[in-house]
Amino acid sequence: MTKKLFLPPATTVDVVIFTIEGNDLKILLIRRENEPFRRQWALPGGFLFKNETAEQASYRVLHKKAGARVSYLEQLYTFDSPFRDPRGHVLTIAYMALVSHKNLNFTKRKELQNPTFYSVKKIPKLAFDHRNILVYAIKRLRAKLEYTNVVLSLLPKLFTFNQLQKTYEIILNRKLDKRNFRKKFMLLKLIRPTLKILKGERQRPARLYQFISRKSAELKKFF
Amino acid sequence: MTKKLFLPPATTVDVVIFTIEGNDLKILLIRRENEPFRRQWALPGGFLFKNETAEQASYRVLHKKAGARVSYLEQLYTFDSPFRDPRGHVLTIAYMALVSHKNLNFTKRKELQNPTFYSVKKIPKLAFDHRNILVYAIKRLRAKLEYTNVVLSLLPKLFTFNQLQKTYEIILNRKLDKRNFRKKFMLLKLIRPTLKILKGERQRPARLYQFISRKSAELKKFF
DNA sequence: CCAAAAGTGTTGACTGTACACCCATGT
DNA sequence: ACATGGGTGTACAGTCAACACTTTTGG
Repeated sequence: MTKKLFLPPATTVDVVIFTIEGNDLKILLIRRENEPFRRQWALPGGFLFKNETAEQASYRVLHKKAGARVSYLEQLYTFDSPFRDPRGHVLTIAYMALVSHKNLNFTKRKELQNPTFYSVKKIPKLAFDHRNILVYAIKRLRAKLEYTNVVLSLLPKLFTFNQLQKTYEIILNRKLDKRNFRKKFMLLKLIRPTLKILKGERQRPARLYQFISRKSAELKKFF
Repeated sequence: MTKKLFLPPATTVDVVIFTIEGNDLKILLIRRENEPFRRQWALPGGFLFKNETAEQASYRVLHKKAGARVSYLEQLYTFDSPFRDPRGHVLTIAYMALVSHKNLNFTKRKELQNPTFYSVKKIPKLAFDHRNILVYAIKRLRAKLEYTNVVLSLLPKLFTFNQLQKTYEIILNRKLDKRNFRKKFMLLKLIRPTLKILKGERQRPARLYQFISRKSAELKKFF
């Protein structure tokens, strides 16, 4: 076995960018232009610049690939198998980002590797070990929903109870009881009703709510 | 700002090695022999060898520094501030390891940087950002206790209910009710009584239990 | 008037917590 | 005999899950 110190693996970041669109949880994928895995779909990512933190690199990737104003970014896990990249030993620090669909300033530009949101239910074959990263990210997101207030990063500032509940249902992939959901969520004291009413839909108007604080919070008990 | 691709940070691993000894949760520290932070206490760690995974490097470090047969190893988080190491940009992938005190083959050898177990209540000043890593590790360990069966890695094969409960109490740093603890733990169906009895102490002999499976398990509800 | 989502309480099951005494052994 | 941890059950409180109907608007 060849052992040699100070020959570090190359370091990249890859970012799983989640958003809710329609009735789906979606992630952003780009189409690779270069080898390896040319023309395959992949998570947006890239090599670390000199003296750049992985978090800074993630923001850079997000901005460049998705034009997204991110409201939440979290490190997930470092994937470091020496065989995950055919070019050699390249480790990646995986992040997940949450973006309210309203905050996306997103143009599907061919010259930018054709960034496209895919429903997590219909993910194409991905380059590298990106499917593993995605699976890990979804698991983390589901877990975080249940004991933190991360959901606020996927919602607009003002939202109806129905939107809130839908977001939970879409991510957890199961129906929740309307009355129990409202009761529990109100007890958490995370959101408050505003005086505003959402009219103009073809049903009874709904009260709009907002988060009391937009700081991240961990809760003892939740769902 | 100087930006340059393909100039990766150096990569290390650092391992928080937990064990229970006496009535304390302890971690292994070594005394640095070289600069930077010469003669300060630090977590055992080291640079990745060529084509070595971080997990392999962690096992190597464990074996060399602690002579420990590790029953549990888990990646925690990657710390990557460019300023955490005065020599330059060195990122570290932090791991935590759990070792049953019985499995330690541990000699406090001066020539091996004087490895010493310290109670987490009395940690000296640590090199680099190792205190942050330790704080993170303790938080993760406490969380994992409550929804997995990791505790098995800190116990001998056969143990009394009292040892089991003590282990929880020491790590969570609070007293638990004896009757409720026994009731809940038995309902989990993780352990079974053996026919063996621990005699020779100066009290009523205690039944010895064992884990039904030593594979890691996640539980819906726990503590 | 019809369709669609908004909004609202009660009950029974279950889970968690608090709490005190006798037992078997070694010294 | 006494000190030490071993071992056991009950009752109350709090939380969770199941469940259906009326309201308000737009079309």
